[in-house]
Amino acid sequence: MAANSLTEDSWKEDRSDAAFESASIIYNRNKSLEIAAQRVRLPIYEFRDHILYLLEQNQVLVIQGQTGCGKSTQIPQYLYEANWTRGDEQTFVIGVTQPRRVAAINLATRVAFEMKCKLGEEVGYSIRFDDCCTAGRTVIKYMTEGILVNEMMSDPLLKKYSVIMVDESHERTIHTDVVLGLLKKILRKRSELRVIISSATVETEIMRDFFSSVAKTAILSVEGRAYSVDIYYVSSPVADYVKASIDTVIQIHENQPSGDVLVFLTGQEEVERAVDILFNYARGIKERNDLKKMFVLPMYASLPTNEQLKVFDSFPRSVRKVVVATNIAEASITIDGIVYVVDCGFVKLKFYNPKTCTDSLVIVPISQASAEQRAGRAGRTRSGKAYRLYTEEDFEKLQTFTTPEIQRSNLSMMILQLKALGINNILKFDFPSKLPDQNLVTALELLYALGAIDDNANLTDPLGLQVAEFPLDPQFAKMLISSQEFGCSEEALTITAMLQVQNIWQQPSKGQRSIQARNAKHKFSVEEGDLLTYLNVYNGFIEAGKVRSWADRNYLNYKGMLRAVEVRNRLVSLLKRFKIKLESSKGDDVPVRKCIVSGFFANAAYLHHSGVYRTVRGGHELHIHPQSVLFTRPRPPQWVIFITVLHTTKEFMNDLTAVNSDWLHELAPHYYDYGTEREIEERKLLNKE
DNA sequence: TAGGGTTTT
Repeated sequence: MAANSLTEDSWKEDRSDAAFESASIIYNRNKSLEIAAQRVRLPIYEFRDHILYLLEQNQVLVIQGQTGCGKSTQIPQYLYEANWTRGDEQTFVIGVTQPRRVAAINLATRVAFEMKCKLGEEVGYSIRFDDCCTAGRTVIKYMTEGILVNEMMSDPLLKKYSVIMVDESHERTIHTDVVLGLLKKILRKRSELRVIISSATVETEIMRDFFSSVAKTAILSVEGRAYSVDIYYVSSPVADYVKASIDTVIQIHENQPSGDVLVFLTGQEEVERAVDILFNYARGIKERNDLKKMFVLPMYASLPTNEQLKVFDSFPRSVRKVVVATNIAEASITIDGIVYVVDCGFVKLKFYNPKTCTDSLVIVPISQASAEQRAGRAGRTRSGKAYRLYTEEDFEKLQTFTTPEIQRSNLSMMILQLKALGINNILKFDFPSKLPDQNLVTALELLYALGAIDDNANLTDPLGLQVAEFPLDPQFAKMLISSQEFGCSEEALTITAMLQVQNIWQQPSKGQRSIQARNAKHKFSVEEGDLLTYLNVYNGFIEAGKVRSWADRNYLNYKGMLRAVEVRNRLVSLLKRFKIKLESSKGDDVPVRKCIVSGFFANAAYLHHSGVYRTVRGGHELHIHPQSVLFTRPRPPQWVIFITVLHTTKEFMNDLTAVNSDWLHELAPHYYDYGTEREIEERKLLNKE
């Protein structure tokens, strides 16, 4: 039973528009067994009494166990059976956090099925926009990490919970670290609360050391995965890991018994390159009787949904399926029947540079923990093999764990959220990993420039308090709040909602369809930039009745568009709560662009005479991203506001708006009136002389 | 001329 990850059916379910109907769609290889018998067969079952005993004796329990051992579905039930939800005066809830929405839904569905109750009654889930719980009745609740943090706004000590289980903690998302830090604070005040930290990797000591200063902490290792995986290393380093992975797949196909292959590469381009070559190989061996057929499929996040779903198809035994994937296959999706894993040893990670306030997407060696996770993808249905395209010596040199996200991110939103919870001194707040000083400073500077915090770094009233309540980056919140002044809250809402969705444009990489997609995009484009273009896209979708056919015809991501509608509705109710008037500028783009400046004034760039843009502050060189509608404009605007910057082959800014330079001084005098940093530096030099 | 992957009362 693929307990805490996606199975074929659950993935399909998530991608369909139908409501989640029944529990029986979850794949389960022990389906024919009675539920009770199935539960007993899970590896975790042997540890049931031990877990309950340790939790009686300790306030924190760190459990390490392979993905799929049943910990996510079984432990909450053990706790329920042992009456952890029954208090003297109240009923308690057992809360389980997940990094991903689908996981929360699937786990709740499965456990409701095992407990023979309706989803949303005794067992429920809560994710943004979708709270499937019954207050007073739901005793086991699966939720995303963000939901738990937000619950602390109204219930700082989480008093309705008797046990909180932080599942998949090894992923160390920014939210995981915030949750762990907050739980540590709560543990000091609630000696009866129990916390379970569950991790698939062996970072148990880090977690124990983190909690042991405030609570009695135990570690439990749940032995073994269901099937063994043999690890193979290359004897000498490979020069080109894409080529090496292709060769390895061919080797496997020609020499190894049947079983599907999963290849890990770092990005879309690499995946497509490998798929092309393997596809040609597969075509070449079609007529050969001595070899099985081979079917090659790509898998990455921006691949259109219908093509993603193909990786879950089952093929006849005479065909070997080869999936070439990015890191999406390491944790986010589980493909059944993988027997061979090819691991290139690299991953693309985002690192925030606080000096330039930009993100870089960098290909870096994976961590040992990540290598273990990748290898584990081979042993889920029977014993498998993992081929590592690096030497054993190099494996030993790898970082033990991947750098937690909180150490490589822009922290402004997280800081604001903690401040809203009353945690004012972020420097003193205890995170499982230290925050880089410069990241903190930059985040505080931005919040100050936005007017969300004052000279003492306290939240301002009302602006800071309001900004903190938006589930958005503070710059978006600021833009929405100030939209009232410009009489364009309707437009600000639409733009914000559209920018929360990734991959709105469908861009096939080649063929006739790629030209059609480009033309479709061009129809919406306006010279004022991407944000105003999104406005056209959204309005078109609404006018067309929010139908899939319209989205498909215009090469737009239908699910993404629906999500934008959902986000927008949610934001509308927030604006109403703050009594911000819903108003449209009725086609006048100037107030809309000014409104964008009021939130994103810090992200301004001008066209330098060298032909390359430079940031107003810092004089940092930036290029227009090829995905921006302004990329192909014959006359690029003199001044732009960008929403994102990403350093890949160059430093690219994307999601642009053409603005007037006067607006910067008009709307952000505190930020620009003293001149740019370069000007300040120049003045300093002059003064010295 | 280019896109690791998540998520938010």
